[in-house]
Amino acid sequence: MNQRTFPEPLTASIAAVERDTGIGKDTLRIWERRYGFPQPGRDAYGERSYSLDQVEKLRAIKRLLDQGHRPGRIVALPIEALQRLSQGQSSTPQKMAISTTAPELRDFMACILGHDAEGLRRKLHQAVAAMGHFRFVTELVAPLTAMVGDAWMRGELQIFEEHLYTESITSVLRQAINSIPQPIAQSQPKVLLTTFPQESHGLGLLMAECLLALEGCRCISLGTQMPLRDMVMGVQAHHADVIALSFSVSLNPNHVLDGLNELRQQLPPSVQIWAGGRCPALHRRELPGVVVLGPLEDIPGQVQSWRSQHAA
Amino acid sequence: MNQRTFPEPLTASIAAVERDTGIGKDTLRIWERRYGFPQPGRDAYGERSYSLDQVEKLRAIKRLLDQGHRPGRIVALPIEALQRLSQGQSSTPQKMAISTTAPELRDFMACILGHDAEGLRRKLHQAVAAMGHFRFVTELVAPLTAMVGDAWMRGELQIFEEHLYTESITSVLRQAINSIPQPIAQSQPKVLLTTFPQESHGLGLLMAECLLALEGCRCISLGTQMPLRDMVMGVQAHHADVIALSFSVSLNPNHVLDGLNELRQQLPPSVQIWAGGRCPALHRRELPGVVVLGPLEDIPGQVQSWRSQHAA
DNA sequence: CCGCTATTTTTGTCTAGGACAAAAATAATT
DNA sequence: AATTATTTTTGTCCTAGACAAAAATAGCGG
Repeated sequence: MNQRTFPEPLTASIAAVERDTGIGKDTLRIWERRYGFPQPGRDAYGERSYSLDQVEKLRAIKRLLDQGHRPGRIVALPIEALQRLSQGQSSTPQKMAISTTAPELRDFMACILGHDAEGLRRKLHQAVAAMGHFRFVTELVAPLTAMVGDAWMRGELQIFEEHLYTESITSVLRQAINSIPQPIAQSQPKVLLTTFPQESHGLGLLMAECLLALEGCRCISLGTQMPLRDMVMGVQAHHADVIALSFSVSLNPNHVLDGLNELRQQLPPSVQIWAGGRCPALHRRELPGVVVLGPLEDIPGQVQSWRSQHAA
Repeated sequence: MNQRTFPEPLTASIAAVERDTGIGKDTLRIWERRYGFPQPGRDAYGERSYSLDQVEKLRAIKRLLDQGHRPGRIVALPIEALQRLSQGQSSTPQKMAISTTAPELRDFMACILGHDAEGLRRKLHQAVAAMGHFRFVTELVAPLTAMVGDAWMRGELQIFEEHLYTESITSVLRQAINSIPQPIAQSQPKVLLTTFPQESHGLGLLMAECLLALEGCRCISLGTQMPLRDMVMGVQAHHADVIALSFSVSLNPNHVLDGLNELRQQLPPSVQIWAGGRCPALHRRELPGVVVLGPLEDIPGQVQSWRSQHAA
């Protein structure tokens, strides 16, 4: 619409890059030393300042690492080679799903880009009525959120546009959850929902809560950013059978794995840990004692499975 | 209930401490150098290993820092002194209001402390039906939130308890807002709601949104943590008449004042800025071009006032 | 005594380069 | 082909120094 008249930072500090890419400060520095990339400029105080191009390339590298590539082989590569690599890779089962359902999603994207908040809400409410909760979450909210996330990464969406989308979906999803009849008091399993401290993305949690509630689970959502210690206390206090965690893409893989292991150690074995979300680290290795869920569609089956295991 | 039968690590690595306390690695190391605390042991590889006691004390320190204390004064203090400090602290002015209305609120606090999520929800829904939206927000949610905040500051509430409260209120408030009939399309004023980047507390925003919607304003909530630049773009994109901002207690006063001034400069004069919340900095000085609202009860009057100013 | 500006202290985050265990890849052996 | 041993790779930790931004204090005029 209009070119911005405000000065935008063309560079990012090392802390900002860590936040945006999930690559730790130490790692960024040592890549620079070992592989010659990234090669940030220096600001007036001699501190690293990364160009947006380099941040973009770092994100591409992160994606490839998650697919199993090794830093030594790809970090020094030019951006074109990286793109060729990711093209060639099998990958992205969601990508197809997005492009197939795209025609319907495009309408919603148009509302977001056109800042039509009222229209977006209205369309969402219509959709939940027309599709039913399950399909609304799995076929609309999930791919649309992925699409918005992608657009945001590419810089095609402003922060205020992304936030408006998040608020609208949150509102509609919460209403949808509230419209599900409460399960009976003793209904099982009782599920505690939350995320790790670094994870601020709450939509995944809400989607999971909706599907779990549909299956008749008793859900207790604690929101995002819960310290590990409080998760343990929360499970005890609420006598939860399961703790469900949501992980988004750009979390540091080691933090995720370490955290899950530690949580598993501190929880009684009778309490199951269900981990879901688009975080690639989840699927890279076996996690003993942790149930890793792939797409949201896995949830009903997992609930069934829990129930048959715990049939009195 | 039961002593743990699973092996628990008696110490934590520096990464785990960072995750559990929110205090950065660099900060942990330099506190050790400067103040002599924490003083972790070393494992077989010479790496810091923090005892659970020390982690516990670090959490207490973090709480006090968030309340405005300074590291140099408290980090080296013994744990008892820290506890005494947090006991003494309290956000004073509401204290009286709380104790007068306390009898009704006590029921709700009992639910929170008893981890009775279902009961809390039920009671809240009953209350909104019985009191009506306006009184529900002003006489129940607002003082209860202040009370919970106080208890949390004193360390009487765990994080997971505070989060559960926030989630429950959020859910009920959102439902209440959704139950308010949509104003007609051209209804004025159109209000954009959000908070400054450092502010992660979203309940104030929801309370304000509820009262504004009651007055027939068109509300567009962008959620928390909006960069100033995006606020300006958001106002332009949505043709908002007013931007409403919520400020909680422990925000940096200078950030608040500077931010408001800058926002005033960047917004067209026709767009009003309404600032509310318990932040003391708001009331300390005149803010030209900014409408400072005191308690939530001021909102209806302010809307009326806007309308009489803008009567066509 | 209060409000404002200048100076000093405090504090978090950056810098550099070194070290080393755990994981992964490669070579060697059965 | 399947183990096992050896080498390379890789992320995170270490020490110790520097410095800007923030906060506290001092100085000054009303």
